[in-house]
Amino acid sequence: MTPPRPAPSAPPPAAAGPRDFAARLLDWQRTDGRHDLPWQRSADPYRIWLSEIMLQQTQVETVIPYYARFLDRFPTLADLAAAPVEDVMALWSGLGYYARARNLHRAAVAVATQHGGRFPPSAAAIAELPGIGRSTAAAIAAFAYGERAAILDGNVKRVLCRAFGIDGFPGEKAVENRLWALADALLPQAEVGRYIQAQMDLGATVCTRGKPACTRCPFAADCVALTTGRVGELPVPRPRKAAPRRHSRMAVLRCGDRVLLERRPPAGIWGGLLALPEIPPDGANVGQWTQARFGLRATTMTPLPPLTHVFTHFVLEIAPLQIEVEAGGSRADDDGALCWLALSDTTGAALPTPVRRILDGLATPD
DNA sequence: CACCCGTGGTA
DNA sequence: TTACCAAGGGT
Repeated sequence: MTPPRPAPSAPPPAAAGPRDFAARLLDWQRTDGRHDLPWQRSADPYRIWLSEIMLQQTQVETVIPYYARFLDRFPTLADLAAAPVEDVMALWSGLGYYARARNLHRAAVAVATQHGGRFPPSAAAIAELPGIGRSTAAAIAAFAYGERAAILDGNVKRVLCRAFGIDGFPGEKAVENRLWALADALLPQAEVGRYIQAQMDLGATVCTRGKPACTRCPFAADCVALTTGRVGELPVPRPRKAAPRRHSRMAVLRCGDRVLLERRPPAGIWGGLLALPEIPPDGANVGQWTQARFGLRATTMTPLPPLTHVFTHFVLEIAPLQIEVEAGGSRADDDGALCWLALSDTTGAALPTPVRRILDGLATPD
């Protein structure tokens, strides 16, 4: 009944990125994927489940010995459910994220008592168990039952962000939703288990975080990140927390055209450089501090323009205070760490950048 | 959404 | 040395 509609003038806005993604990935997996991992030999949902939990945030090489020991002690889900949780924890010891082990045991008990010992038959039902989220549930269902469900773990996020040029931090909700939708849309009609394994294999062995082996990648020709030179930028890393801010009052002790500098301790910030003495934060009376610390008598004090200096791990807000001192005052040089520097002689001195900037601003213009 | 969990590897 | 991350999920 529908009249022949004129073909749309433009094809659907096909997302940039590889075509036939799943088919090409499956082809690659056949020859270059991993086929001998210990948990790949079984279709037992229990063994698959255990491997997925152990592999959460944990690398394959780390998991392998734990996996073997665990199955040696608990060959079946019933064995696990019947064991005291302390025994489970003992076998998990050293693997980290111990809530995984507690949830594993809780889930085993739940399956044994509430599901008649039968592992839940679908991803949706599996996801109800403690310690199993959407991605892990999909992986178990795909491997064990061939259910057509997408996963979205670190490997898949990295591969999709690069291949399809997805911008934004993947931990952000909007980006994550987009990735789930993309993962769903790319899912093949069959061989979903092998496809999911292929995704993880590619992410773990080729499309790695540090130095991806793009020359061995089946999508090298049309990977958005590779063809636009953005492999190092995608996926976008977690935004860094704002650097903590610190405050420092610095004394510009001035006698004529000379300024008193203090050599910093060899370790730490500005180690070994000449810097302005720092006025103690709680120092109520700067004049007294000047007298006590340096044996100098202050005449006038003038706040200088503040400046901000950015370090890799914090931001230092500097409030310089110019303190004119009387000449000839004897000063106690504790350990030879103090010296006078002429403002006209700062060029070759070992000064931190903000100190140099302060002193440059002092140089008499006439 | 932010944060926590643990250990091992990497730049 | 430090930051960041790895087959995530719970709170």
